[in-house]
Amino acid sequence: MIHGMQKTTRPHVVQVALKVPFAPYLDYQLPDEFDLPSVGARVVVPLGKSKQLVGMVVSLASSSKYQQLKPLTAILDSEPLLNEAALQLLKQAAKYYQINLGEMIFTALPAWYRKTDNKPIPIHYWWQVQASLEAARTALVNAPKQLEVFEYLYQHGPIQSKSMAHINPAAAKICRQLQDKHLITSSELSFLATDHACDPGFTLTNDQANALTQIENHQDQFKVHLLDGVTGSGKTEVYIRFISKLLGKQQQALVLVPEIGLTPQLFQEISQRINGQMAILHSGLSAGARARVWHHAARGLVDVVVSTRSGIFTPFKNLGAVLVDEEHDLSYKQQEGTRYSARDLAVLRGKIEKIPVILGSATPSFETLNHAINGKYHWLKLRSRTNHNPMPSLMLQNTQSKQFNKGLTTQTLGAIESHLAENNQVLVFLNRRGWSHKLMCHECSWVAECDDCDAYLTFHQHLNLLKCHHCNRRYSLPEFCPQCGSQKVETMGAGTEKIAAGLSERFSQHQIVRFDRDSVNTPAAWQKNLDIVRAGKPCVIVGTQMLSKGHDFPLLSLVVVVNVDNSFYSSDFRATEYLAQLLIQVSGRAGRAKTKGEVIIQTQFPEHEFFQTLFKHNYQTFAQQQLEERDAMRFPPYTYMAIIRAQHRNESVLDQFLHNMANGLEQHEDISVLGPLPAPMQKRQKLYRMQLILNSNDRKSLHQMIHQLKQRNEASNEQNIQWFIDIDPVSFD
DNA sequence: AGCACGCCGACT
DNA sequence: GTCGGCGTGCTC
Repeated sequence: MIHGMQKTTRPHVVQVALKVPFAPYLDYQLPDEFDLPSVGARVVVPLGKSKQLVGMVVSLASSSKYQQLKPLTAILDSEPLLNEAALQLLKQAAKYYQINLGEMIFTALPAWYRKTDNKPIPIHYWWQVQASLEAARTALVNAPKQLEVFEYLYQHGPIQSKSMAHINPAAAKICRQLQDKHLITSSELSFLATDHACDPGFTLTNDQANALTQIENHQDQFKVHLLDGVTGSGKTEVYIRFISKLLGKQQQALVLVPEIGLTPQLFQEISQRINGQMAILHSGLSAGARARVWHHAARGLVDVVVSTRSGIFTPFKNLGAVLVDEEHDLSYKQQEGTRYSARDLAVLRGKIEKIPVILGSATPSFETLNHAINGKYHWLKLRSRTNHNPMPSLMLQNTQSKQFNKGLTTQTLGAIESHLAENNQVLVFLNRRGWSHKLMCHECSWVAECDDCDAYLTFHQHLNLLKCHHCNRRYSLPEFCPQCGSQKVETMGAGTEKIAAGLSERFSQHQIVRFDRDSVNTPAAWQKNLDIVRAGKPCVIVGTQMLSKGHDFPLLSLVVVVNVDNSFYSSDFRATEYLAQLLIQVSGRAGRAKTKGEVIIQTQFPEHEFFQTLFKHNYQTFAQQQLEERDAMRFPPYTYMAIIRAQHRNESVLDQFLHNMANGLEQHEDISVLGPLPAPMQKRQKLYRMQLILNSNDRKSLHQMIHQLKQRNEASNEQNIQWFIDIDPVSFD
């Protein structure tokens, strides 16, 4: 009887989200002999003629508008993999970014969970020292190789043995030997347990103490705090103390960082100061490792997760706060496939879980700053530096009519020389790799361009060829100008390769360390370069964007920034915001040495209002002034933006497609439709690229309009043109 | 997105 | 005569 009752009352339609773009979920029939699956559990379902897919139960229903439902094949999880809050976040994110729920879920889910064979999640080991340096030195007098590995671990651990391959190829074996001697221990996977946290007994500055109190006054409720602190003001210390408080209440913390390279750093810093289980999570980890972090976080077995953007979706048993470090960083926005902003989702998550969210930055994004100004976010300012070092001094080096040597002015070279002479390190920062930016004929001004893209070719000296940085196509070097036959074809502008070569010539007695995608393409290469710099000898570091954030070089006293001028020609209304953030961040790198830091910016426009406002005053003044302009021009953050981007090999077909799309939109007083416009780089990899920009005073109306547009165009998918919607775009290329 | 079905050109 | 090109349309 009871059995019969269950049959009639229990829902027998299971709504399953799958990684398919055409529906948020599909309905399946629950066979009588199956247990009722939990919402948030994975199942296997048939699709089409022969496919069996892993899907996620998003809801249960008693009926379906489809008559002939296929039955579930299997239920994979008896316990839900996603709890209510995690699923809620994904549902709302899918809605906001106009992506099917299934696609949202499956971009969030570690790939390991898409497999059906439930093999145990593989285990990796992380090593950390257990004994003191002195003890190890005594124990290892006759084992120099082991001591070397120990010392490395002492400085850089916890770390996986494969990341020490550059120290010793047999590092894994040596680690096991050290473990046998009880000098080091291993912990599972990307986890680390500490029970001997040290308290360096820092006295908080008034700003820090105040910020901490304010944050602590808002525990267990949704509240966004902007921790607005200049470099060296001790944001991390505030994070750590707050996290400790959370752990004391058995709550967990999620810490987001912009890049993989920064995860070990913050991970280590926090791990030295708290007692608890920590985990690291980023795309460099194996699928199994990521799954294990999820598994443990969901069960409350880990206290702190330090993660890059995809970690925002990690399910937690008892999450107490989300912290977003360097919140202005563009890496938080996923730029391909499923486009979302992890920073914005952190705020959404805080709202869903009713917990505080802390956004930290020395240069807050204008979006965040605006919320702080209008009181929506709680604005906590850290204005004094904990080390009391003075701010670096700044010099704008006019590049017009100055003598150059491979990209640097004689004055700049002189400054580098004197900093090296004082045993300090120098950073030359520029966002251009390769030897030169373009190859040009001095007779007829022909410039080498890519056949497939609207872009100049970059000369790479060590390869002796021209490369397109947008499609990676390579070209051999022409011996004479293809247009006029002249042999006066020369390289123009400087890239990291040329600057580094020039510096090597000039400062041959010092090491020149180059960080760019060409010279640092593996984690080992990264580590090797970092080790050279950390060794502390005076040297010149030449690097691109990848150096602008995070890594602390304590001996750096001079930062030279080359080639910032194209930001002034950019069509992106946020170009100066990004430049200001970059300059402040990079300058901050110079302030940690004992010698007073110095920053040199090489520019053609030293008198530009941009520099005057930013450096005669400060970032906040600059931002407030720019915000007024944004408001007057009706741009974000005062309006809401979405872009429809499309590409096709035929320019007129593309134009027509977007025209039709634009014409299909109803007039709306709050929404302006701009375009179709060619994208800043009109052609890329043989495809023409155009866009439609929607700008609105009202987020709801914009959302509705896009929803309409999506439905209408999905039905009549014309001539297989690739297109997608980017909500809250942060870049126009 | 995949993947099958389908109707036209050059090949052992 | 078949192999295979990728245009069209469907997946609960």
